[in-house]
Amino acid sequence: MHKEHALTKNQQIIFDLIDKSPEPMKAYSILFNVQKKGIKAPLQVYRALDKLVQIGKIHKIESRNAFIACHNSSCQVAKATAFSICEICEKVTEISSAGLSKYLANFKDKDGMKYSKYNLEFFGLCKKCTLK
Amino acid sequence: MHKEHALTKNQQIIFDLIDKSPEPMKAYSILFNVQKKGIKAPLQVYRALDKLVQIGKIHKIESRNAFIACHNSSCQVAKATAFSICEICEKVTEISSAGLSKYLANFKDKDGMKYSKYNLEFFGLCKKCTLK
DNA sequence: TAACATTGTGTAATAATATAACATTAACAT
DNA sequence: ATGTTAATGTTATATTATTACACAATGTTA
Ligand SMILES: [Zn+2]
Ligand SMILES: [Zn+2]
Ligand SMILES: [Zn+2]
Ligand SMILES: [Zn+2]
Repeated sequence: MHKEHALTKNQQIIFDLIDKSPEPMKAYSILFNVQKKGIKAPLQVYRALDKLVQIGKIHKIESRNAFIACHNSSCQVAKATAFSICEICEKVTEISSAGLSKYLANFKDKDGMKYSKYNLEFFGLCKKCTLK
Repeated sequence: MHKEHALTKNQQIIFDLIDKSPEPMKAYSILFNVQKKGIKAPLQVYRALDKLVQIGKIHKIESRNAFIACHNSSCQVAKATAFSICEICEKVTEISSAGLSKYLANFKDKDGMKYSKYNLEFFGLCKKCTLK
């Protein structure tokens, strides 16, 4: 049997933490939360994060230096991500839109270049904050 | 007469440096380069950068923590940016495509939310690196 | 199995990126 | 001139991320 991506102990601990979190987590907040499980150093966290990003289990929200679990199985193949970020409450939601991903995957720049990999961050107000 | 956005001395020094640079510049590299002009502390650089980003004269490449001058006058109004980034040589190009900006500005998520502000980073190989 | 290569781990030190706090000054509008 | 806002200068500190090195676990191939 071919295990797709069996996570190591550290990777699993850190993935579980991020996956349970309702909001993106920062590396040092992750570190603080897993110290009781024996992960003591920043590098141990960053190594697990790198791997998890690489295999598509989590994404990095670049503008926030934070990490969120992927809930969109298609991302695990294409490294093409899109998020909406609320500028007031910082709520982050992964956007899963076939139309959008199709448009961006097929987008050609001036030189005719296509890009299968991209990261898109939309900023605005979430529903809750719009009503306030 | 109403000056739109007259830059202050520090802002001008830092903008000129970034504008002349063929590649995105990082904050501490900027700091190093302007020390001879009397800008001695990180905060002086970050304050100018914040302002320049805010008024649309430069953009931050979030995935690289670097800053690039805007060469697309329309960005100065809408905080809506798109870049292509070469994964080998790190060349960054601002994409100016009416079609793309229209598509993204009109994009609605599941909840019908629109986002006038966004940042898009495409990753791939530039022309040069494709040929190698 | 044995040998090798690849990947992950643990630990310490350090680099790179960014902000807080405070006092002061310049620019601008009543 | 007075009050207000924005910018500055300076010091210290917080936050984010990597380098370097020794070692262990895992997987592949002979
Ligand atoms: Zn995803
Ligand atoms: Zn919100
Ligand atoms: Zn621009
Ligand atoms: Zn290139």
